[in-house]
Amino acid sequence: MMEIECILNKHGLKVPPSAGRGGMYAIVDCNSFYCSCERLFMPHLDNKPVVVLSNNDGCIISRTDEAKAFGVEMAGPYFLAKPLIEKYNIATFSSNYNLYGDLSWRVMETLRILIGKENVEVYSVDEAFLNLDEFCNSNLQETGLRIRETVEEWTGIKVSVGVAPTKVLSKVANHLAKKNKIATQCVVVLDTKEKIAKALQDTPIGEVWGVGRQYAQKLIELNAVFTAFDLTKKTAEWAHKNLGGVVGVRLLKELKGEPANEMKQELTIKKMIATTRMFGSPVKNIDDIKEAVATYTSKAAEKLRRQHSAATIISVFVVPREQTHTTHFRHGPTISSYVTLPVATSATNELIKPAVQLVDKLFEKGRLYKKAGVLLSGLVPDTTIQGNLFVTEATNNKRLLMSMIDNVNFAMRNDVVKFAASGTTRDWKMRQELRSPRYTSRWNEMKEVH
DNA sequence: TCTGGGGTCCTAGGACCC
DNA sequence: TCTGGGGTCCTAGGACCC
Repeated sequence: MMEIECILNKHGLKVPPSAGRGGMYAIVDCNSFYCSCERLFMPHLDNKPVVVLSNNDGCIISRTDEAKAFGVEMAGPYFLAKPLIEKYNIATFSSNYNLYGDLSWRVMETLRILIGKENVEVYSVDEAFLNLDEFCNSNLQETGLRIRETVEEWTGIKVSVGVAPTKVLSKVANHLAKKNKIATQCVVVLDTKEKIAKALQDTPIGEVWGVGRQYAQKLIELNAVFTAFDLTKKTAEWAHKNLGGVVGVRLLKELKGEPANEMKQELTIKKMIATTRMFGSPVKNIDDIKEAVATYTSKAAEKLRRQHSAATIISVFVVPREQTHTTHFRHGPTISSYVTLPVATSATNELIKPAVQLVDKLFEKGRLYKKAGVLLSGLVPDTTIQGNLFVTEATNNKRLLMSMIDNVNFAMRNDVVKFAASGTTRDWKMRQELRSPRYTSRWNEMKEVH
């Protein structure tokens, strides 16, 4: 903790706040994160094309610049990209979340050490916002470079850094850094009106953080808004009407340089917890679906207990295989149902029972199913569960048992201890044919050094 | 039979994010 | 043959209350 403060101070980067301009935000984003994780243990893949596949080896969720250059589409289905992948001999991996989670933690920890825990908001597995107020009057370009270099040195992961007066603008800066890695050295700072205006002119409207496909299309067709800069010419009223109400107003403010998204507290409590999976192959047997749902429920319950919550609502959904064949991918209809529990609980067995009953309700004999999922909501703090008169003290022991099971599972990083309803055969489980070893979280899969 | 205005809570669904 | 999984926030509209 002390160490790096010294490093940053040595370079004169940390300056007392509030001597000049307003606050600044940074977004630090790992480059092709999952691919970078794979490369870390296979240095011969440096500068070679790499892709990582989603669960079930369904589609491409991470690709390196080299793979992109060969025309591999982000989020495209694997089977469509396969000819390209084979032609150019692109290294391909099934996703290995144990590995990515571990490396993500190292990157975030580095950032926390660098600029202080309270100034880091982990936004996703490979991104974090930083509050740079304390560095505002120093050379931000230098600060950005230092952050990038330190993360790479300590973790081996390359990141891009975007710095600007608001979160939305920092995302714009980050995009520009990624688009031109060599010229920018992966760091872009937007700290003057002129730089911001230029950056916004260079940013297509659809690339703005918060403008998705629907809005991008609408803005282009109806309002001739083609770039982020065009959008800044609109009024708040206009944004409210055309860009999703208050959300659009906030977005517009941020584009104009006025912060409207604050830093979020670390460790936000989730309001909903879901575990859902596609099946490895379609399932027609109700017992298999129950088994899957029971497994998902215990996974979800673990997540629930990890944040010390209890659930009052449990919903289950299944997705039947589509009846018609079309060339375009469409989501099939989702069939779902839920129950409200009499008392909030985080006990796996108390959640599995209603979950399995819901499957009985949803299942139709003769249909093939390709996906199922469990959603826990109506979450309340576990410590202050509002009991009712008919619930006795037995609950406490149950919670103790649960936390023991969680610890065992966490230590093994697998479902060593399971409930009987989760079954043992698992015909429905995912395909993961190309997964790399879990180098950093399993002893027996650790990298050997010769 | 007639019938206002304002509030809350809940749910379904849509949009977005990585 | 084969297209992921896990979240967030907001809005509209209905039920209900006084």
